[in-house]
Amino acid sequence: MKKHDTKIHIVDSAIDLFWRKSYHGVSMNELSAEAGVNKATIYQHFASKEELAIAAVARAADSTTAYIYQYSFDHSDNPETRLKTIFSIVYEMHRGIQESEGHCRGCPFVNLGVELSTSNDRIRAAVDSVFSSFREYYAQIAGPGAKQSKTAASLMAIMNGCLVAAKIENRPEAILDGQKRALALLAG
Amino acid sequence: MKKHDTKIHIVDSAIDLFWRKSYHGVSMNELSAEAGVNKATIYQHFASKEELAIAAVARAADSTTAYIYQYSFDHSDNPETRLKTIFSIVYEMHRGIQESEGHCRGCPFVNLGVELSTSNDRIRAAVDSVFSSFREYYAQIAGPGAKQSKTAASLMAIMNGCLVAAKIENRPEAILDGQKRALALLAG
Amino acid sequence: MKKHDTKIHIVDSAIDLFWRKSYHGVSMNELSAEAGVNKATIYQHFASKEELAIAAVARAADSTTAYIYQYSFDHSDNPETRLKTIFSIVYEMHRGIQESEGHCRGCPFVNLGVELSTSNDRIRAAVDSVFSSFREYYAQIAGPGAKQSKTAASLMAIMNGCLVAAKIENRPEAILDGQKRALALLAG
Amino acid sequence: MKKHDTKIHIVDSAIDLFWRKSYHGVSMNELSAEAGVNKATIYQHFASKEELAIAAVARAADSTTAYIYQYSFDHSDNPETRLKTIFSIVYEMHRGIQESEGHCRGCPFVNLGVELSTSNDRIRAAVDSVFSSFREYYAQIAGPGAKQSKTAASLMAIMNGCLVAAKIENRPEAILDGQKRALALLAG
DNA sequence: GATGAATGAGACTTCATTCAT
DNA sequence: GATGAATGAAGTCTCATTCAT
Repeated sequence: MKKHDTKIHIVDSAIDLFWRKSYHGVSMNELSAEAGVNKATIYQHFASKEELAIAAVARAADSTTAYIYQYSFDHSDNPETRLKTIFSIVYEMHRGIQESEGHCRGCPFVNLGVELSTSNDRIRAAVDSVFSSFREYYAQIAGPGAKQSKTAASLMAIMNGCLVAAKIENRPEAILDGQKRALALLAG
Repeated sequence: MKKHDTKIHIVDSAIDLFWRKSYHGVSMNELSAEAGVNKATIYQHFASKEELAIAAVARAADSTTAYIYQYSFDHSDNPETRLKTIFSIVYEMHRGIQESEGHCRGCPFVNLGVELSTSNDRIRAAVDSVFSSFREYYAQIAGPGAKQSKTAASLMAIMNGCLVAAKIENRPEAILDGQKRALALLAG
Repeated sequence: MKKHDTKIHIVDSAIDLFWRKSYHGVSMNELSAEAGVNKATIYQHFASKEELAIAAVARAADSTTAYIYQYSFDHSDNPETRLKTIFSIVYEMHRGIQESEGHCRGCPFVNLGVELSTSNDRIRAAVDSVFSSFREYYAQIAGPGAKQSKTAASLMAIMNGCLVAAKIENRPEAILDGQKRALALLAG
Repeated sequence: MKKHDTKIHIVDSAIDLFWRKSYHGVSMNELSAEAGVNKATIYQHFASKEELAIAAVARAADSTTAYIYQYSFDHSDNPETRLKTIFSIVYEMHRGIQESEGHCRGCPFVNLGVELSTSNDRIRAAVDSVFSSFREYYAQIAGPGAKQSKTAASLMAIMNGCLVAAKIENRPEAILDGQKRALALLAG
């Protein structure tokens, strides 16, 4: 395996495991096994579990941006379509996961943020900053106007709220409910 | 300490600690120290940490019902006032906590649900059922009609969404934003 | 095993192992195996390896005082005899150890002090204070007079110096050389 | 950096670190960082940490011989002056170190010997042999006569004893006490 | 009902060392 | 000769849980 690949591979494994099992629910042992590298190798690339989590948040944000937000923006100029697409992708992903794993994973950023915000401010800030970047997409969807930023925040709250519901109710359809709410909000 | 008191005291300590530091973030050691009882005493009342968490969820639901939902219903018959009161109480509580602890704790039920739903179905179900009971209050606020249950679900999603935001942004005012959104939704 | 015994037994094992193999040369695993208790049991009695070492220093000081210094004082009133006895006991002990283990362990206090003084000030201070208490015996041997404290310090330096030599040369007889030097110094 | 320089530079770093922090208190990581070379480079020059320590002992012995013993012999023919100079240099060095680092490092050879003699006979022997070579200087100072070798051993025991005291008491002046003792022994 | 003491398993992290380039 | 990357073993310490009193 090439140099750079190892580090990325570790982060990718971390993204997956943290998403599936929470931060404290995953051990460095499990992490190294999943990544197929020695535990010490992880520590050669990341100073601590915390640091790995922060890297995971950053990389997952890039993926999410590319495959969900930017993707939906690239496929349409219409705000409603864009919004609809975003929720649809999230829903399809969750439906698939729920079918294969029996659980809804929820939002990887909300999961980490909710678990750790009171005890680890660096991770809290990392997640917070990710949401800031996502919010810009919602702002564009909301379009210019006095209520732009409020609408953007509302749309994101709807997304986070329905992902929490989907996870706790173990019901991916909660995301479709959120989609309707979001579209209704946008419609005005 | 009276017999029954000990058990309740343990649960109360658990509610507080789990809320402050998450499930995996609290050890049985810390739990027993906070409760001021021996660790073995906890195991005399609860078969496991999981069982204690489930009891904590149940008791916290009772408190929340009494001090937030039922309280707001007892103080007014007006749906808008009731909704407003609910968010106000939650906000005030978070403002105080944020001031004294430096963090927003978020919603105790969402916290546990999001942390554990994929790995512990009993706790997931317990949290799920708590939200079901809360939803009835929102349904009453929504009033009868075709959209009653959808509106109730929306109001609860708004509450959960804004509590997640408050925690991750460490900004209690996110709850006031949620309040406005909820009132707007209700207004129609 | 009775309550109190466990803690003492752990300390006794620690004294022996630290003396034989140095502080960093002994792991908590080895320590627990030697004591015949679980690793976690050690941590129920001592907050850390450092704390255990400090307890070991204190208890070893008590033993040394009783079996060497106080013993020699109880057996004679004559300063020279007392001094001679102290070195003789130390020598016999080292001769026996060297015979059975192939090495001279040296002084348990010097060993820890020399290994750790630059990196752990609490252990340094603990060892320092032990030597202060030993110095009082040498002061009594030196007898009153202007040079009492200097003589006491010299006698102790001789003891420590010859124990270092015995260890590094792996030659218990270096202690007998020290004995001669000490007696000569006392004689005038 | 020239070929030969690298190896010497590594040893010099090792001398400094082992002296400051003991053998087990220094990792190969720290060693390579201090030397400014890759860890693998160290292993290209030395088969193991042990081997590096042995090289460090040898090179430190050369330095000590040159800058302390030979220096004092080059500066005077008088035994007392020579002895006085040796202790003075050691004292000044320790005073400076204690001032800048807050600790007394003690004797680099005693440190390693005391830490490792029971567990590593090669290092013990290396240190032992260094002391043998130092003893010849003390023998020359003691001058010819029946007691020459005994006096030499005594002078060295005084040096080692007072360096141990200086380290454990964190008091460089203990070396001046040793100086007085040594001069008195020589005089009398 | 309550406790001090004990424990097997596992947590995160670092060790000295080696490999491929 | 030098290095970045990788590793098995071991480090200190904590986990949830149980036992004897």
